[in-house]
Amino acid sequence: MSEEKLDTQIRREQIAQAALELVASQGLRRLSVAAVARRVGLVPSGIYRHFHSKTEILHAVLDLIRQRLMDNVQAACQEHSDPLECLHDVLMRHIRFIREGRAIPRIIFSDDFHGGHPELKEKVLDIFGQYSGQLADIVRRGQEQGTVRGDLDPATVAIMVFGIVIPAGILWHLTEGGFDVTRHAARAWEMLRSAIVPADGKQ
Amino acid sequence: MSEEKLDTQIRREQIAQAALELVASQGLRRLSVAAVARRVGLVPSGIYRHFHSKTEILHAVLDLIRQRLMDNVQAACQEHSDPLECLHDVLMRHIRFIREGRAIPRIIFSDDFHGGHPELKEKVLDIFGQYSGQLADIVRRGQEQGTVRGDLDPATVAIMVFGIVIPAGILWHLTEGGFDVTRHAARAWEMLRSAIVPADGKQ
DNA sequence: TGTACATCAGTGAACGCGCGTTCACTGATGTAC
DNA sequence: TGTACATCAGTGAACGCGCGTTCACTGATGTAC
Repeated sequence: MSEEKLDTQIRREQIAQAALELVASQGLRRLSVAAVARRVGLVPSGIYRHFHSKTEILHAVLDLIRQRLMDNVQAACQEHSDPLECLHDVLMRHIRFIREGRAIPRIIFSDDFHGGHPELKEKVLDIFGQYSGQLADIVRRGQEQGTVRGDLDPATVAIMVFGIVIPAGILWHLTEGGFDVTRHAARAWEMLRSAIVPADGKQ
Repeated sequence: MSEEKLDTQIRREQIAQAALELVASQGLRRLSVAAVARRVGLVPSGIYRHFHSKTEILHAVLDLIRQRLMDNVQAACQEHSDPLECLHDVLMRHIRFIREGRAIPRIIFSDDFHGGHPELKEKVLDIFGQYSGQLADIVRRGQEQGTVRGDLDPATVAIMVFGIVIPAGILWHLTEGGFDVTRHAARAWEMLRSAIVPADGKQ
């Protein structure tokens, strides 16, 4: 009994994972139920044993992305107690994501989500808010410790970190890997860092 | 004779403009030939008197966007001789674009372009490069005049300006106008500005 | 241990819809004489 | 100035394709007795 249920559970994970990979490599536009099915060794209609609709699969994909982003932040902050270093590590981890596949930027900023079912758009906004909220918390911690200028708006700083990551992802994608995201991130981070540390702090 | 040709010319402009507006208000995903036709008062097949394919329309839309962006830069630099102020003005003009309709960020970063015909993707990259090239030129001018730190990479600074504009556009879109793009741009610009002016310059 | 039955993941054919595109035809506009 | 003809924007019906989704059926797996 539990075995069968487990089976469906496994399938759901397989399918969501396969969908994520497909989006990463080929974009949301080309994500078809048939393609996902092929990837997990099923026939298209077989998918519907485990998901009610394509939209439900997309929800699962967003859940995967959310999970990954949250894991990233957590791992970065466990490794670095200093808020600035933690922020930097989150940035670098995100850059690594981009280099692995462009799934995250592609999904979050694709019309297919925004234009489709409003619940998906809401979920994307939710993830965006959660992620930037975490970054803002890190900034706030830095402000408490005096390593970040107290007069800055933490949310703005958080969004500026996105401002490094997002264009980098787009350019990486447009140039098909030709754009050096890592170098850009390093340079941009140096600039952002110099803007947010206290003027008198020399670090 | 010239009248007829003019007629087609006019139609082409009408159609491209209509397509741009549709993308702005509803996203690329929902841009259909039928919708464009309806907007200019034609029947779908009528479109094909003036464009060979939907892809050709998309090319025309990209041309429109390129034109607008270039006009923006030119106008900003004509009004402000100081490079920093010029950069700031370009930023604000772009923000105004976002507020008018989200066409530009939506198109440039949508899968529909990236995933579709490779020539479109190339064109998007081209526009991106042209635009950021212009911004980098402004930065370089600032460096020559001493109002921008000479050790910074102009291209990185240019992309950081996109880093203000792009996430702002996305959030504006996700929140359906709820996100205060203007305020974000002002705050982010202040931070970016403090990062790129010489440490000894007090301005 | 073996047989009968229920459950449920997987299959394959088919449907319906949206949409880009084609094509023969119409009718208005402009030109040639 | 008027008539005949050519041009070409616009029309409407139809086609073909991709794709999400449905549904009756199969066959393997696990459980009850």
